Amino acid sequence: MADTPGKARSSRYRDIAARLQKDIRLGTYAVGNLLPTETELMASYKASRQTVREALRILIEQGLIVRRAGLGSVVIAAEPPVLFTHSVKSLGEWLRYSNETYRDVVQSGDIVADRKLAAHLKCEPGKSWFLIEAVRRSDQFAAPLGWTEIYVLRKFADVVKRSDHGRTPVHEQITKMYGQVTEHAQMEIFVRGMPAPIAKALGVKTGSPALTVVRRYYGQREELFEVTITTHPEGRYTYTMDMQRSQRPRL
Amino acid sequence: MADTPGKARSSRYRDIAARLQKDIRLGTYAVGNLLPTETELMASYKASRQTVREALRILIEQGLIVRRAGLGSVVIAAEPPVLFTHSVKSLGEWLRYSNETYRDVVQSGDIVADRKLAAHLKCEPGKSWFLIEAVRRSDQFAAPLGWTEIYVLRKFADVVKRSDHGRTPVHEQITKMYGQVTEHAQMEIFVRGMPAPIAKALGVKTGSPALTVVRRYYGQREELFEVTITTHPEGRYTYTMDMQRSQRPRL
DNA sequence: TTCGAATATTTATACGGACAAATTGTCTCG
DNA sequence: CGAGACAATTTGTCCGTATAAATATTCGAA
Repeated sequence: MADTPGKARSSRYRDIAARLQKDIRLGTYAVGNLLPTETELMASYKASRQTVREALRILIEQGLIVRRAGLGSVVIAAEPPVLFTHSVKSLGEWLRYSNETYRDVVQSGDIVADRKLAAHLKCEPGKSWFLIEAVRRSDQFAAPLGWTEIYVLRKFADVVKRSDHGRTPVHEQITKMYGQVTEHAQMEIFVRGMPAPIAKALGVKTGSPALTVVRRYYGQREELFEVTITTHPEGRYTYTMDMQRSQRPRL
Repeated sequence: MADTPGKARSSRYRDIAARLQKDIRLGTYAVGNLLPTETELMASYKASRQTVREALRILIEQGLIVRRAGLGSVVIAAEPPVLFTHSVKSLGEWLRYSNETYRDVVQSGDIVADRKLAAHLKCEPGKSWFLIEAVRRSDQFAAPLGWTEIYVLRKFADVVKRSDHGRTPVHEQITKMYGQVTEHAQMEIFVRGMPAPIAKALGVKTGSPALTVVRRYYGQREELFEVTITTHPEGRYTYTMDMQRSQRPRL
């Protein structure tokens, strides 16, 4: 009962905003058209410019209009767009690994992408990467949680030398060491039969059900700088995600 | 080159905002403490109240402060919180099913949750649900994409009678028919061996790799009103998701 | 000491005015 | 017809002032 009709304290500019919202919703001011100018609104609502502008600010926040000097207030939506958002404070949270897990590096070295790997990595065949192979383990259980292949640009190869390497997501280490920040990330989840080499490393049967998660990290100009491929045996990993109906993510 | 240093046109209030941001970041105004009052800022920056307030508005939008009448401006963060957000305009988009897929209902009827089902549905054992079982198919391929179990509250059972039933997400149909809106949704993805009954229906081997996706839809007061469990054979479904670094989701 | 009323402080809302900057349209000149 | 100068319109920025509402503080009474 704290977020439902009745909450909004009354005030002049809120009233004006509400009436404009209604007019937009009902089509009096259609999408693509202009709202009346500030001067006109001042006259029709008998309010000061400050008050009118405060009302229009609400419409901007709701994503109903955009305003530009010399042009006016353009209606861009008839209703506040409903959005479902999922937000995390760090991509580590996104992965949903608890702090009790860590990576146990098996080996690392340079590798050149063949046609198949290039497809997974969404890069051109022949491109060089630095590959880190590791087993993800938990402090709590003896059995490994999964197998991780981490591909990073060769210039970032030194991340393996960091003391916190096994406990921190590699993309965060790259940010700390080289200033490369993640602007955008992508995840793919699919199921496959467990490949033989990974099966051997994890101690499960080849061809048994495996969950594979591919994560791609992009920098400033959509530059792909890291890809991780994680493969989990049955029962060792569940991905969960929540979405909230809202226009802005909750902090 | 359109979102990097240099973009911000200079103006009085932006300058003040920038200096306050810096002071907050450097700890001059620590988290939990109060910023100077509007009157003090007017004096120290030789600006009008309007200008000072405009500057403070920027800090609010960045999530650095909250303001309350009679109290002041409380610093709540030293830096704009970095958020990674994933947003969709409708939960149908979230599912990533293209429009060329549809549900082919096999059977439907009432069911009472036993202990095991109650765990999946996160409800008390003994609760009644209306279950719709269907095969998800594509216009393009002969092979079925997966098996779907849809559990809805019994009062919503009539959704199966809708003509568009097979082509529209059930939670949207419930919204249209009963006004029940989704405020919050949850997804779980894991791998398991294909259960025998589903294997039979889909024409694949029992125990072969299967991707299972559980989606829970919650209404106004966290009331769970629909759960769907979808099971896909290997190679028939890949879940993908993008996340953007931003404080607010892109419309 | 504790509770409540009165007081002080601070932001919220609202009015007025002025000039700058951005955009569009018009007009003139070649 | 096209380019550039000019004018008109509209929002952006900034100043001043006043009153209301929300919160914190002070102080008196029980």
